[in-house]
Amino acid sequence: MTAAHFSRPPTAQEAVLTEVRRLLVTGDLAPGTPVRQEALAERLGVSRVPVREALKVLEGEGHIVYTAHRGYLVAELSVDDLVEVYRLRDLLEAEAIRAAFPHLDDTNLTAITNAARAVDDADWRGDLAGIGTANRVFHFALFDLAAMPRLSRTLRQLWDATDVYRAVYFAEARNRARVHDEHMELIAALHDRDVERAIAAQAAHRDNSVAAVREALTRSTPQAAGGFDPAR
Amino acid sequence: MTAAHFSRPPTAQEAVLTEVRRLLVTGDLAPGTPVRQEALAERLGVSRVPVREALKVLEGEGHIVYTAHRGYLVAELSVDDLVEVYRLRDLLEAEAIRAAFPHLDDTNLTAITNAARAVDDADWRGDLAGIGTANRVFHFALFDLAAMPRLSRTLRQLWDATDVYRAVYFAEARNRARVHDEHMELIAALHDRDVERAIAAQAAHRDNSVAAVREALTRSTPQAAGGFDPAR
DNA sequence: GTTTTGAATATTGGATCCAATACTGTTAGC
DNA sequence: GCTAACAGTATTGGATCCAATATTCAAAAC
Repeated sequence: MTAAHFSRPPTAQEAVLTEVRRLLVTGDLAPGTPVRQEALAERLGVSRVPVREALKVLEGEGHIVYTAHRGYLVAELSVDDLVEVYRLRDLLEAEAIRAAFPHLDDTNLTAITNAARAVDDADWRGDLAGIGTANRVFHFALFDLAAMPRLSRTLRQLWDATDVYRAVYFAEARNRARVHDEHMELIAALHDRDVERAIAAQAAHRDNSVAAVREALTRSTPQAAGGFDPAR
Repeated sequence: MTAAHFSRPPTAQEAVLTEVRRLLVTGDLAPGTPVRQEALAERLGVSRVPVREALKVLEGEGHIVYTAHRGYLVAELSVDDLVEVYRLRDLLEAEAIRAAFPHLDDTNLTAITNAARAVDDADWRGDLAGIGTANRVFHFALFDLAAMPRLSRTLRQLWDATDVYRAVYFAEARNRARVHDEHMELIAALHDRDVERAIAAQAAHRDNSVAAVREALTRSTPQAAGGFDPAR
């Protein structure tokens, strides 16, 4: 029996990658702010080399933008971007759900239901970050059933693009309650094996959140939160 | 007047990136073969650092796969992958064409027509690599009209995934003739401002090429072409 | 003959150092 | 007062070196 669960990242770049992703999601690295290699490296106790490689991955995924000799900036989302992201999610999530249905059985339906419960648990605990991750686990438990890796990957990228702004959505109790209800509706549709209803539920769920993100976006320029600021 | 057009890459990593992309498209770096950092660095006259950063970008884009301490392999396409790629192209290209139509005017229709002519020119010249790039310019001249950058980017990634195999398609004169006819049909649909016909033309065009790629894929395991082999 | 151990080799991962470029603030010129 | 040249600083880009890990292959144990 191996102790595979305790596996710390085998490379420093992976550790950096994980940490920077966290900083991006939590908003410690706010959109528009420069990402300083030295500051990140020092904070994580590594040299700049693994930092640079991790940043390249994030560049390839579109989370940060790069200019030669000027470095990296956290990608900013324009309203046009947001509209595009949600249009693409509309198309691709519908496809994912459609493709997932033939693979839907009692086992993975239970898993999905448990994932929804985990969202609620994080809510009870008042763990905002936990809600975000649990919410994603819930939705991708369904999407990944489609067994279409590229589709899953693309969807994850689209989700990532708005994650920075989604935090504000979960901050309001009213939104959290609505999310709970919408998750229940989606699960009910899955129980009834009703594809179109599931797709509609997902679409409604998505449309409700886009409004919140759009508002967060148009509201005055985002500022770096109080925490660590690798910009300086 | 500046000589901006002659701008060589401002960084070595970009030069490496360009070159590796070329190697991937031409098949010099065949699917499944390892990508050796040292060999690439030596060939391009740089150290391993910019090579590693370029490879990270390609990893982020899914062109090569990475395992810690074992390095990079050129991503292989399974038949399942291929089916997925074309299903996603089906969805996304239809969306791109739909979104492009409102922006379609005489100016960019002329540009698209010229791009189609460039494909034929490359054909007359017997320039197989030229056909591939001109073909892509033609199709993305239309897709990019949608003014949906993420959609364009995703489509490019999907095209990239099969580019390695598409070379064999253009190798046959019969296929090249068919491509010409299909391009003409697509342009005719654009001229008539007939969205559905354009989408159908694109779908037929795509379906014809997928069969060829599928065959190339199922045919015995791909081997590295005669050229440079960075695998050793 | 098969499996296992271990040393030698190949390859990748990371740290440090130096070079190249961009940015900032100051001063000189008008 | 405004602009332009310039020096100093900050930051990124790249090369070299060493460490860590994986692979290979031969020899020993069973």
